[in-house]
Amino acid sequence: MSTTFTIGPLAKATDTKTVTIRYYEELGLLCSVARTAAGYRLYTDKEHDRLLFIRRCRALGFSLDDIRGLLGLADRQEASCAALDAKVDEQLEQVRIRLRDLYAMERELTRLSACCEGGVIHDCRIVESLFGRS
Amino acid sequence: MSTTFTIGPLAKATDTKTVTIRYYEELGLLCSVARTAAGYRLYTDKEHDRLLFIRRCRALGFSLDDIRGLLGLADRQEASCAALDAKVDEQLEQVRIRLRDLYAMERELTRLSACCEGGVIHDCRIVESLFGRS
DNA sequence: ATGCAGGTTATAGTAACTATAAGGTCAAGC
DNA sequence: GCTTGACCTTATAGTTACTATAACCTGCAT
Repeated sequence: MSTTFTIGPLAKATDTKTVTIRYYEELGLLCSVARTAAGYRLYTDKEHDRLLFIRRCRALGFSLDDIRGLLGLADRQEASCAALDAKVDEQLEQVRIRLRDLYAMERELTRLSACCEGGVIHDCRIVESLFGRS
Repeated sequence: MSTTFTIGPLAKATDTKTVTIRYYEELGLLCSVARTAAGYRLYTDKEHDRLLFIRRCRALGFSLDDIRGLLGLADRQEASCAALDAKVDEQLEQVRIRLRDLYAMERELTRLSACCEGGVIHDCRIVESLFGRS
């Protein structure tokens, strides 16, 4: 019933490069799996799900170190999910801080973009704005 | 008239660590400067302004490689500022893309944060949401 | 039997710093 | 005159999350 597959199909199914999968194994985020006689890694749905979890967390901006912790939490089925909840909130806060920073960048770049009226560098307001001691 | 200062005061004036200043020199973003008999670097306002330019660009999200290009442009006083303008617009576009990504993260994390109702990991909607094959 | 996609390992490179070690210099205080 | 402490020097290694490269092995189709 439980089908197995090599690293390529797993990579395709999770939108991850094969090198990255091996890298996760090296870091211990994925366990070493069974091999064929030729040494090819053989994965099952279990690893597929775990890798998907990792990729989803990455897409949410969690670091691999964060994810190691999240996996540890997720494995303890009977533990309270308060800690997990806290991690999510913490990450949310970080994302909001980065959003604010990027916003500020966007505003400033928009201002710079608007302030140039063509001409040469010597007279350019952008250069003036970035270079000047204000 | 032109006062000189060692790396420490320059660092303080530009909110940059001394190691970072030496690093920029190593990369060629800042020129090698005169030294005291003891080998201490001696900076002038010229380098101060250049470093400030670099730091401002960094704060706008430009890479050091971008900045190398920007410095090259800014040095050519009589050149058209179209290229510079284009770089700013390009960077603006990148920032907007990153903003959109972070937004998506924020929405998803907010959703996750809201969907947990306490209890244990086994029943946690967050885990379900991250782990499940949807 | 031959080609080629796909698997294996090991090593080095990327960006932009940061940390550490081991040492030389300078001004101040005793 | 000597020590203390802040500040400077270089060189090397570590960080994050991959990516690139090399050199090789395997399995299947022609």
